[in-house]
Amino acid sequence: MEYNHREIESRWHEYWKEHGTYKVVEDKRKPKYYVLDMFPYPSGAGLHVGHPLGYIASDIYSRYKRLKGFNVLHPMGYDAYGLPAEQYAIQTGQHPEVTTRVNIARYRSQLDKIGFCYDWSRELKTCDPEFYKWTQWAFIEMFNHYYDNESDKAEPIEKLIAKLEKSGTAEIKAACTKNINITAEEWKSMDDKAKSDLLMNYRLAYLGNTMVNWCPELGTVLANDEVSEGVSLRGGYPVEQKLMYQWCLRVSAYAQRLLDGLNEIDWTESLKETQRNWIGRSEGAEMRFKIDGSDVEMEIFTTRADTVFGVTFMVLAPESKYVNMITTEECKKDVEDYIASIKHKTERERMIEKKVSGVFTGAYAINPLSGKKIPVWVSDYVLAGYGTGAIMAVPAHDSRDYAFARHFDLPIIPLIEGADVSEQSFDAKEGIMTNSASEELNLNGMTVKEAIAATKVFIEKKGIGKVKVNYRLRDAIFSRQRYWGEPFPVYYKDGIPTMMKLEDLPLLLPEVDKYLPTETGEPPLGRAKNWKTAEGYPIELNTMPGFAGSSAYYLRYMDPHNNDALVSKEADEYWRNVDLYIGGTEHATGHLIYSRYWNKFLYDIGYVCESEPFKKLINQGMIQGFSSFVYRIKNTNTFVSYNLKGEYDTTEIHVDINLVDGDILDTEGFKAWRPDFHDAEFILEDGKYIVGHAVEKMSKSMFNVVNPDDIVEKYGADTLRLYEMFLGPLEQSKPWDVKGIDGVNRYLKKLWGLFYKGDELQINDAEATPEALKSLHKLIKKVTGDIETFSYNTAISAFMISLNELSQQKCTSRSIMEKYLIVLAPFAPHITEELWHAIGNESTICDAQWPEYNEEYLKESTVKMAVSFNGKARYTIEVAADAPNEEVEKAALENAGAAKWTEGKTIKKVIVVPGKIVNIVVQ
RNA sequence: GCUCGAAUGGUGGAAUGGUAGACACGAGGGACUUAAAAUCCCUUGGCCAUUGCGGCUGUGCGGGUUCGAGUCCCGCUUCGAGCACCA
Repeated sequence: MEYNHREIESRWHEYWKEHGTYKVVEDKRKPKYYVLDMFPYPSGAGLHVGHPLGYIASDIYSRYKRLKGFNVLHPMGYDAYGLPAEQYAIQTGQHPEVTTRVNIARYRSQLDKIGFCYDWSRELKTCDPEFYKWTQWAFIEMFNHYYDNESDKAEPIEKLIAKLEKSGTAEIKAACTKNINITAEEWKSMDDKAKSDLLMNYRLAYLGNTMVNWCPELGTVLANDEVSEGVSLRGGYPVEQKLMYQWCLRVSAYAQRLLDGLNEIDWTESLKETQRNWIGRSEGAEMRFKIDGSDVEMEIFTTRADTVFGVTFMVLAPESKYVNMITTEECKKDVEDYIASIKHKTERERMIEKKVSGVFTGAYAINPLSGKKIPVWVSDYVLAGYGTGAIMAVPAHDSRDYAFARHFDLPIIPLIEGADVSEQSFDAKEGIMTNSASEELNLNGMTVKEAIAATKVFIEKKGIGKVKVNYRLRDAIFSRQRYWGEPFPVYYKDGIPTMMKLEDLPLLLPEVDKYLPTETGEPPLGRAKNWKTAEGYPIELNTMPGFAGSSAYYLRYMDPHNNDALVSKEADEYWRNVDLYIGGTEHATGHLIYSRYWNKFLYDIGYVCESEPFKKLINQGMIQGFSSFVYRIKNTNTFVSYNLKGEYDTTEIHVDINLVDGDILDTEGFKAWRPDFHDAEFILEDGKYIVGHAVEKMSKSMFNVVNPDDIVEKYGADTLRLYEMFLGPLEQSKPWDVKGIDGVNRYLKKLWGLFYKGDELQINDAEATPEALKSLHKLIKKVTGDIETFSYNTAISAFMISLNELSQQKCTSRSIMEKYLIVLAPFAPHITEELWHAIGNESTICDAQWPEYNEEYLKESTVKMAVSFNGKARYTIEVAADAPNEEVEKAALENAGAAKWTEGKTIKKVIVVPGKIVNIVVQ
């Protein structure tokens, strides 16, 4: 019998499906283990070979844990809401639900072919009303809570209202958009609308006027993590800043806890660092500067309190509230002109220009330490959204202030001994302070660190400022002016945003005639008929962003069919949180922050029992595509071969990799590929057309997508699984390359060949030889260790080595081969299942028990050791493995003594590591 | 600019501070075959010697610690990732 992967794999797929082999139920007798993949967005292009990389890795781990006796939850689903389906709908008029359903079916069939052990009875789709009911529910809960900085958790908004009733804002210490001071009387005298508006300042889900990233091309706002370098991540369209009234999530309230939580979880250091950067905690001080001849006190934030003696001017952000308060009559026109000149520029334009610009307000502030008068300027290099939107400028020790000072010829006072500021500022936080003394405070002679601490103490004591921590993390903008997303369970009762009741959820996404904004510029939901409540109140027209549905999906898998809760208490207490999460780094500052925030909120309100959702996280690398290019001579239909293109003015064009064999283009196939290339002509070299190559992201538009189905068809799923894991370390990105795939395929054939000669099964009850036992136990030890550390590539090497040893020993022992199959089963589930039954087992191999290795079998009788003399010469001695150190040392010395090349030298010492290398030091 | 990570044969990549290059691909040679495919065996970092055993050199560069460094420390170079007028 030949190894026929098609027959074997389809047979077992059917068997597993029929027998519900991978269905999992809560079982208190077994320890739980939760393995999760980041669920895919079902795009029209289908899965490419990069997607399964992480899925295979998690599948191996799931199967391993199951063999180890764990009750393993390993589910899969779809992140089904998103822009591409909607863009496609706009172009074709086809309902996004239809395309999404088709794409999901395609994904499912592709996934099934690879033989994953998902429990499909728990499958979920974010666009399924049964699921998004709980996305809407969570939003309502966030609306009904605020963040209390005293209890350091989310609290019901009623608590805040009670405080307002009692004493106004006096006792409120809560995360808020801006500081508000009102009395209980003022609160009580407010009408409902005013109260609603005021509470928005505190709610975790709130409506706020915020600067948003507006993408005109996509017709929607985007979150910070959806924008990069001024363009949208999806599509690459320009993004501008716009003030809009939007739903937001007060993620910033959780900044410190999101930061602290990183210390409790097992993620890679680089990913934690990325999140730390994104959260951007900075410790500093808030200080007040009086304006000369006015009552206005300007508050600024600085991390360099020590440099306060070097402040030679102050700068306000153009949007700062202080601008109007302090600008003098004479300067008013200039300031207004300046603000107008920058207002029409987008963030992107400002970034590109990077030109120093600014204007003097005419006002002077008083340095609270030195008492000196310093001018106050306005410039767009100061951001309104960070700190207080105002800074004290220390040109000697801040490069931005330095550039500004040079441009406007403002004084520069160095404060650190030996710092040369004639060419550039000295930004480093090191050195000894100088020029920094007043009657009350003397920093001279201190290090920067000491001076920062001393200044903080001083300003607090004097009451001119306070120690303050700032975070870069901003609140998440939660509205999208789009169709294909969760509708907000919100209606407007006399203009007051009001939440729907839980029993009215889910609020279903309505039908619309077009997936475009209305003529009046309202979002697509504005086209829905009767989009109002039974009482006739209008319903919110925005929908939720992509990350809404993916923020708590891992909880739903625990209890996917529960109609009364996102997850029941029992299910949550059993499965708790994700033990192993595998996915790409691209979610580092998006999904992985939002999910942690969402989970912490649910934790605060007592809904889930763990404060972190993902205990261990591994980022699988990307499998990149290997693109091919042809070179068209400009304005012609003539293509020139790679090495000759230098002689022409050419355009690089992606060509389908299926038309390329190695470097050589199939020119006939190319002509037939696209109508516009039909009459293409070629300039060849050596009679061939050589293409160019590049490693790029795998994408439909670059014609470099490799479909896993083709690999499965040709080599089988087990080969694909082994090969993807054998490619290299899981975390590393690498271009897809089929060069080595024959190697792992050959290995599987050899394994098959050890079981079957022709149709005859070779396995019998022969007693295991010591060599075979040693080989097997070495393998078990290695593979167990490698799986635990996700070094799957070296584990596969170990299988190959072991198989070679066993086949050389002509091992036919059932007891050996059974265990070999069990440890291989997570990697290659189909072939192992087949052989497992072939040698007489009734139950499936995933119900077997992972074998423990026995050190007894691994013991060496002798150990070879290299003896070297200062690394100059070495030779090998052999000693008993369990020999005590002294004996090993003696053996080494005797052998060394026998060697001629020690003549005239005395042995100084011998270093012995039992079982390892012995080194002898000579003089 | 700041932060993090990486650099090893023709290629993908192995190496708790202990014989660098496991395993695999590719390449070269051979066996089987009328032939090809498949399969099997040998060689394969570089240089030198191959009528000897072998020798020298070698993990991006320069230093250091150590009996011993791909691995640890210091200083660079290059590449990748993240953040970025964040005061």
